[in-house]
Amino acid sequence: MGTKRPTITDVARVAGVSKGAVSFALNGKPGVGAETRERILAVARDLGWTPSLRGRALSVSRSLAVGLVIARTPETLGVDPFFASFITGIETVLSERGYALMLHVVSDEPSEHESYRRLAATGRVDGVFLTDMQVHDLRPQLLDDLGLPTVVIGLSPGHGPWSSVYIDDRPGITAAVEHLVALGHRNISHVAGPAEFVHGVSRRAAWESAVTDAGLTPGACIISDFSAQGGADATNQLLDLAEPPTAIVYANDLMAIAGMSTAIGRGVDVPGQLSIVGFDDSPLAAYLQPALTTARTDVVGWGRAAAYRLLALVDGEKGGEIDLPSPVLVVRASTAPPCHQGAGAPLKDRRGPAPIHDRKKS
Amino acid sequence: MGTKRPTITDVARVAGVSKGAVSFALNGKPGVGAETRERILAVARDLGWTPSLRGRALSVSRSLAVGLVIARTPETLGVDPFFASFITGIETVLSERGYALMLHVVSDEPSEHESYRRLAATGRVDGVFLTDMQVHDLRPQLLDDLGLPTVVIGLSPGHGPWSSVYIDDRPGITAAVEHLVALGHRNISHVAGPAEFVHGVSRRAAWESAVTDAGLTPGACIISDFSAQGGADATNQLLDLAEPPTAIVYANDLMAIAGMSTAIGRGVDVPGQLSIVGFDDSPLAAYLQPALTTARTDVVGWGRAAAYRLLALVDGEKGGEIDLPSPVLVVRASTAPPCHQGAGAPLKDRRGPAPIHDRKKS
DNA sequence: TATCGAACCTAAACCGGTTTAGTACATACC
DNA sequence: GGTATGTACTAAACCGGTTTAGGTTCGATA
Repeated sequence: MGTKRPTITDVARVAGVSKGAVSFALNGKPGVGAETRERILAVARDLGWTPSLRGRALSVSRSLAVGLVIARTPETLGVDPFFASFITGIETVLSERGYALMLHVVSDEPSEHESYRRLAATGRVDGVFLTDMQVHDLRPQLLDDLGLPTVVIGLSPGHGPWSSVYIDDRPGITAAVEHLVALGHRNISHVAGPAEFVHGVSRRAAWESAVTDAGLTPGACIISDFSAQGGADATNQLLDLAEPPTAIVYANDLMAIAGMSTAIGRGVDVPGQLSIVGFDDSPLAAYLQPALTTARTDVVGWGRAAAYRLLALVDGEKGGEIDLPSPVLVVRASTAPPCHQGAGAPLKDRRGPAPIHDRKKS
Repeated sequence: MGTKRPTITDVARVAGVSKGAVSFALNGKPGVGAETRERILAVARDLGWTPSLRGRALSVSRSLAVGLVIARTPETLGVDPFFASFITGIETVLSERGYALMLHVVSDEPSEHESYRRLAATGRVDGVFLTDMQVHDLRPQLLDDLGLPTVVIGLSPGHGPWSSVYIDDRPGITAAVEHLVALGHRNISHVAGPAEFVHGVSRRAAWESAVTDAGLTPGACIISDFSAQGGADATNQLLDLAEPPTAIVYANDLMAIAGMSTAIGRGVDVPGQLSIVGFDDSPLAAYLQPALTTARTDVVGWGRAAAYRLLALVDGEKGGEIDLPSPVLVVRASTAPPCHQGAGAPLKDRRGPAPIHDRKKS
């Protein structure tokens, strides 16, 4: 009821010791006898005392919280399976260390920078995750200037002095292209993410080199925006070409799903006339018609690794590298051998981990 | 580099006043002359001083943060457009009031309760939002006991003494049923959410009474789980019936999308043989083939209203009711008149707000 | 037996703000 | 001219922890 939460002073008074002794007992530090320690802890338990994070945060000069700022509209955020998994992974680590996650969702880039400034200036967080990296991203420098420990998500090592946790998404694309080539496809297009995002350009580059490595000429590539609308538009453009591709690799599932629907809406048979590959393995992918072949990444593990890394950074350690599994191709029903026109004989897959052949459960 | 952030003491020293004066000046309180106030603020600006939230939080006995605990797996979370919009709405309000959002994603119910206990015991947040309400939900009572101000999301007023922000989802379902009836459907099924969730049962009840109100007998209803797998399974069950429905109303878009794909995969023409309606208006809905007819809710506004309400509660005000728009039906291509078998002549829509007839942009 | 060191514990400073009590001075009123 | 009323400001207490400096007590050692 009206009774306030007990404080360390209450515990000290009841246990007949000083505040300091209670603090020592609680944190398992030396300076208090075993018997006294027991007594203190018993009193704390009786009183239902848990140390106030506010008091603790002030005295240790830490917030015991880390931040994640997401600059996205609700539309792009709501259908992207990345953040849900990523945050879940982060949480598993944070919660066992008593840390919490401050989430900021902002609409545009200026407010994102402002958001970081505020987090730093007010000391609300001890560190931040940086996602959706751009090619010439100003944020790592900003956070450096602000003195906020930062873990960059998805920037390949060597791209700067920043601490980063990286999953190379290229093997996913490469496996997709090799799978398509093995099926006999010779005209493979790509619908890319925006050129300003690193995962936009890296996936595009992976597609291009995988196609080239297979001895083929890269088909058309449309630079889009990771959105459903963008995927639909790009697909229309590709199908309007004089020589439309027999397969399209999309940079994410959302564009792939919209693209597949667009193709079907135009009367194109998928996968008969057009094979489609996505990226992300959205929870929806397996339940579409046809079920979507796509590349799956261990995003939960990624989040976990990023959290370990950030907490290490906050504690002043360097934090070792963490090995994360490469994306793996999940083959479903949206890919098949091309039907007519210039399709070569199916080749066998030549390298890389074996793709998963997924059947819907039960 | 090594220079620490300035504190209020630094500002006071440089400005030649006391700490108290700086605090008064900053917070616009009386007790300091206009000229002195200017001088203090100028010094603060020069030094780049922003009050530390840690210090402030301790002295005002507030965290200046609120919490949102989500008990979901990454799979169900990643494709549900609700939380992205909801959090976006919350943020718009919080950020302008200097509050922040602590997000906890947990896996199961026990850890959710534990999560609330920790938030309360450590004083990390000043209040929480409660989502995914269950019919006999123990959490409001728990939070009451913990003394944590709470705003319940989606509990109709009168269902308890709790402060709640409510959008009645029933008009969305009602409009869907009326739309289908007007098209000539007579056998309308429902795929419901779990019976333990209030938005599962309320949508089901809305479907049942809307069908009854139209003078029809409710078709089969399958209680499912809001997941893609669940939607697919339920759809198979409905289509296996001796008299399969000519239209299915799903309790959310995810199940509707999976259900639509399942139907198409079985060779059922949508919307020729089967009309499909979802709920949520996922960003994907407009880009599917056929585009999904679904009910749209102003979730961003909902989040905004919930945040206003919670902050009012934290400040000790009661917080008035906030009017939120009802869900509105967005008619797209997945609904059409039934083709043969016992379909009545199309009726005209009789009441309710006119549904939106949505064309894909550009 | 005097001295040293370790073990145990307390008092007090400290983190960075807010807020209350109190002081100094000017103005207003009778 | 003395008292009442403000205004502008300072000093100090306070929020609830952590941490350092210091003080006892005790056993071990010289």
